Amino acid sequence: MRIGELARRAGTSARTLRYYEEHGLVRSQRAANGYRAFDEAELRVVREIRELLAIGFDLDDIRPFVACLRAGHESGGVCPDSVAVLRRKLAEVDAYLGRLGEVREQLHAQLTQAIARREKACPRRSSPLPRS
Amino acid sequence: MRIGELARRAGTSARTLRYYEEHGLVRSQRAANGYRAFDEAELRVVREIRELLAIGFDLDDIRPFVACLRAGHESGGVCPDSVAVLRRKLAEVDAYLGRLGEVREQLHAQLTQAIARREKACPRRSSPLPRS
DNA sequence: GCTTGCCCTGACACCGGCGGCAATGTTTAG
DNA sequence: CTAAACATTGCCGCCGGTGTCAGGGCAAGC
Repeated sequence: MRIGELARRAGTSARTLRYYEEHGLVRSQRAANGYRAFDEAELRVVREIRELLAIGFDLDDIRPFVACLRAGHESGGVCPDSVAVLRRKLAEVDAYLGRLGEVREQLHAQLTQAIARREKACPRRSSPLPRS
Repeated sequence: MRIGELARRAGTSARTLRYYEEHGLVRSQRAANGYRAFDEAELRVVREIRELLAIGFDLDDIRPFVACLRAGHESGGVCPDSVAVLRRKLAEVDAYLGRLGEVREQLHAQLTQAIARREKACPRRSSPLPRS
């Protein structure tokens, strides 16, 4: 399989695949003319990469998952290194959720306050409060 | 007040203040020698900028708040434009919280699954499940 | 032979909020 | 007088995953 086909099948671009290869995530043979020749299995790999990227992983985080697939596992997440990354990411996400929740509170408070002051300054019949 | 003092008092750097000025957020007079001369009131402005940045606003979002302060309001958030930004940001944060929650679920599911498979493959006495 | 469609490498652009350096002028304290 | 501390403008670097262009080579149908 050449790069264009893999790109189409994986729903991404040739540029992107070259980038992954450059960073050691995807592998290929070279044909006599210099064209990359990808193994069928790389499709699975690329899909794993794309899924994890979409979740917010960076390429370094993804390496263990690719290695896990290459080791023959059906899922990229079952190997110890992958599990470690999953744990770390979960912790990161939880921390971020916490901070974001605080930010939400601040925003909500500011908004409520601002609207209250507006009401005091020039009162109307009904005041559209932000939901929640 | 010169730039160094303002930077110290606002807890940031001269570089940063020049950047804000360059982008129209902070104002200054110029002394005969070319040095910037900041009004006392700019301290309040810079602090507002810093607070909002810390919350996750970008400089464009912050503009209305600065304008509001310059208009003489005690809080930067009470003017209509600021309120609009607050609403939009709240919506953005809520949306992000939603997505992040989904991501958290995915991570948690993957982790649980991976650990379950590990248990099946090489059972031990106790299995440390990730919290929550 | 010509066109079309692939493929190759290399390299710049992006985004945003600065950090940091260079080269130079100003003020101030000792 | 001099050194230190401050100020100025201007420009490059960063981060990461791509888009995109430049300037080529290869394959295949007409």
